[in-house]
Amino acid sequence: MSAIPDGQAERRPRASGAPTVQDVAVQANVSPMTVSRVLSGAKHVRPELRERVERAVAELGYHRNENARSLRPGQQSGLVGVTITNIANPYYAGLQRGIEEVAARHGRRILVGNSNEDPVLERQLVADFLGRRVEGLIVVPSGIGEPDHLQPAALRGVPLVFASRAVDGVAVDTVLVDDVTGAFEATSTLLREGHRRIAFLGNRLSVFTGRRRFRGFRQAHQSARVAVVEDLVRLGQQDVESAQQAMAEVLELADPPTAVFSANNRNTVGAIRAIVAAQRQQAWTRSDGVPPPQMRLYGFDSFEFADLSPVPLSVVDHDAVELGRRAAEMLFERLDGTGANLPPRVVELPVSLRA
Amino acid sequence: MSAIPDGQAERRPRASGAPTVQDVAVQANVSPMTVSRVLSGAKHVRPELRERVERAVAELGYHRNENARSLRPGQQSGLVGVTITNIANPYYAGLQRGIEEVAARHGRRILVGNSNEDPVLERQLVADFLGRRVEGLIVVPSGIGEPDHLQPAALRGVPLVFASRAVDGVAVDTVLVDDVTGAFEATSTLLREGHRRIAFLGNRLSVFTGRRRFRGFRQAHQSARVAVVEDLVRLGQQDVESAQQAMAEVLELADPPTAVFSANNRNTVGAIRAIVAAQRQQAWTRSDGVPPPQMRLYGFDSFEFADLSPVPLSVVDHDAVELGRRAAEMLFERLDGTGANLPPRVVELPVSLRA
DNA sequence: CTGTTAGCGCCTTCAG
DNA sequence: CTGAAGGCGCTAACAG
Repeated sequence: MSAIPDGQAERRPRASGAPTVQDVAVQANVSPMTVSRVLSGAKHVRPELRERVERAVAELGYHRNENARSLRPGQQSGLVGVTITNIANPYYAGLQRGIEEVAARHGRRILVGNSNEDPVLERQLVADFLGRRVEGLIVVPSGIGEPDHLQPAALRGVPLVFASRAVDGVAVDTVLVDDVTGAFEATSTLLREGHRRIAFLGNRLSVFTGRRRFRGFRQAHQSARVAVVEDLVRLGQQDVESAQQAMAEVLELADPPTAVFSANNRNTVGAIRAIVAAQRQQAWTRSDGVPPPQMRLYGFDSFEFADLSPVPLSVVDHDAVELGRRAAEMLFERLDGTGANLPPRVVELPVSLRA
Repeated sequence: MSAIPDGQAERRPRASGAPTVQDVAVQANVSPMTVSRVLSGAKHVRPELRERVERAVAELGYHRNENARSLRPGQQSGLVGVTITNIANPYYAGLQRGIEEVAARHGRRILVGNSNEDPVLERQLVADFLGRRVEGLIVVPSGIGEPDHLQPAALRGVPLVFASRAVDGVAVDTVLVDDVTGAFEATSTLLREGHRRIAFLGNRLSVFTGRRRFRGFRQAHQSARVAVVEDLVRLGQQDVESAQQAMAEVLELADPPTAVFSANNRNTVGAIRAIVAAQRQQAWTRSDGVPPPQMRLYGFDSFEFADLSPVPLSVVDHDAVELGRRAAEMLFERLDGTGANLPPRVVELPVSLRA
């Protein structure tokens, strides 16, 4: 069969270096099948053989090749794909934490990618994840561009859950924060306090949450029969710098607002910075001892320093970790649970108002 | 060969549902090999066939099975495993962002797990990642327990990079912050300002960074020939709550500190909370108009609100995203670059002091 | 209780 | 330029 004089089965080193069931089998002097059975925790293996296998595994430092394993029919990859717009945003870090926690509990690992709000990147990430045969996907959708890569048809049966944002025209499981109610209640509070010129700082309306929070803001005005002051509406700030800039502009208007509703933590932080800067400016300019009127600020999203803000701040609080957990739980209900064929569900997590 | 009357090759649906090269080949009326060649971007394929294949891929929604692909000799998984102690900590979120950015640039995806500072979980994560044939590992080591699972021998040639923390006795590539210098300079500044009773708030000494930052604190005292006030040293706070508690205790001492050095952002936040609470308490208790002495606070790690802290705060700043990038770059130098056989390198990233 | 056979999806090697 | 054969590591199904 072979020109090698040695009649024994020759164990030549493989390229990859990692030992295989074969290697373990040789070392333990059993068949590969027995190794496989031991690794799978099968009951019907003679204790002695089991022990020989376990010893060989330890000696060789063997790790079962999960990729090869997932190739067998009926086997799963044990992988869940997660697409986040920006993991450096503490809110999404919490989201990932919740997802990972539940995934680990279900014996799965997560593949994570940042989409940077870029639909092209998002599409690539999803395609790659599908190529790695993830069992499910959790996506914070960027919300721009055609979402055909997220349609169930394109996913060929791989369950998808949207977290934090939904996509119009894509009917899949979704976990949201109750944006509209949160924005409505916060704005209503400001109106009830007598504010009539309330600034709005938020995302582009192409961002799902931005749209919904703006809707709550509007609805509160309608309910109170107060007109939204359009000059005080600033949309499109995605980061702290632009939010600070927008707030600074609003403060410089001839007729500035008496209160601000900011639709996310980026805008809240920017608003705080702008207000502090303006106060310092005023303190420097005027020395008549008259304190400048304090700006009333209400923000969507909480953050660690909300209660220590130098500007009095109320927030619409909600729990990112819990949102992540819920998204993952919905996914695993379809994967492991009985609910594989339920129609798509949308869950809205409650918010809590913190004065 | 088969009892099926239909002489054509029968394309029965496979269990997994996902189409294979076979399916694409049938659809495009070519051999699987041609499909493979097209997908690999091979030059020598007749344009017509190429187009037929591409059409079939689109029609079927085909995604190449990367797990099967990685089985072939010489193929890599395209995966990097990342173990973080707690992704909900904004610092580590930044770290992950940096890692992911570089990994994506190198065409790799990241598998991420939280170890929760638990060496058992960390070990499981690493074992699982090895089973998935990650090409490399980036680990923020928990630093407790025997690190034999991180020894190069146990990793069988899979490169490992430590990020933010090292492990004694494990010689691998490491990216650190210059903890000792940062703590030394910060403490020296406080001493230069005349403070002689400086509190220290930090991690357990089993945490690598905690140990190093404490060393810097001590060395600064030695250099200034000032004794460390041992009563003011509080080690072991891993979260904001315990840090706040520790700071509160220190403030209640008969002879409280005039300054505080906190060794990480959790402890800084806790210290701020305790100081604010104490000030409120004092304002409420005493009404003699004498302002309570302001506490001087210097913290390791920056955070978003550092410059808006209600307590005057200086920080030792450093860049988590950049640390993540550097760790990933070191890894890919071994993977893709020429430096596969370099001896282990340790990089210390500089800190910057922000008054 | 244990071993043999075969094939998951892919691509390198070799023929045509 | 294209196709056929074989094997990567693993484990169901089927002997023994």
